[in-house]
Amino acid sequence: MARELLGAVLVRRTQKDTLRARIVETEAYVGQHDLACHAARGLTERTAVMFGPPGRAYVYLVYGMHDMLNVVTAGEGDPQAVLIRACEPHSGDAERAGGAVERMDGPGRLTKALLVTRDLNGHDLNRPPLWIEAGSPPPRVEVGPRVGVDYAAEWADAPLRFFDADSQAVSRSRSRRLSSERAGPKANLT
DNA sequence: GCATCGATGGTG
DNA sequence: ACCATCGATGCA
Repeated sequence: MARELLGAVLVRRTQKDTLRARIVETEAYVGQHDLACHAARGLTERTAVMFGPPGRAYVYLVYGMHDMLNVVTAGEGDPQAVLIRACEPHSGDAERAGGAVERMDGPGRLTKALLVTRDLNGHDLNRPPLWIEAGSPPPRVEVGPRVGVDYAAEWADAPLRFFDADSQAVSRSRSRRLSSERAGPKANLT
């Protein structure tokens, strides 16, 4: 599902207008046995939505300041979810806004731009004010370890992060890695 | 470009 | 006492 969601379009309707964002980066959290998944510690008030039916939004707060948006993906009692980490603002929105559209290249920036907060936790993503429409899949998808889950023991390195290899909006931890790769060897020891 | 740090609040 | 983060800062 994390892979499938790449290229799909997240739509957010507010009082003022309707914003569209193409999903370019996701992470899978694959259930109770996944030590990076919040549900690894069982059913709690926070994680309850993940244990419910698929197609709902799981929205929670990290670091005291950022709301994270996830899509619940598995069946009831099987707590799996996909974190939406980055989007590209729809080109039409940029035109209507006169060019100035907030960046969505990170899970926190994305929710801020789309005005997604915890009051949408549990929301059914098949209807307004927040839903997902089909799009076109990226031609090249890259896979890697998830961000910020070093504590998750053998799950820390699992290749569960998916991103559009050609998107400029993929979140920051990747550009750091790519740029250091591009830089090549630090010195030529002759 | 890269490393480091502080803000800030819910969770268990 | 942790954190599925971000922006600012300092240095190269």
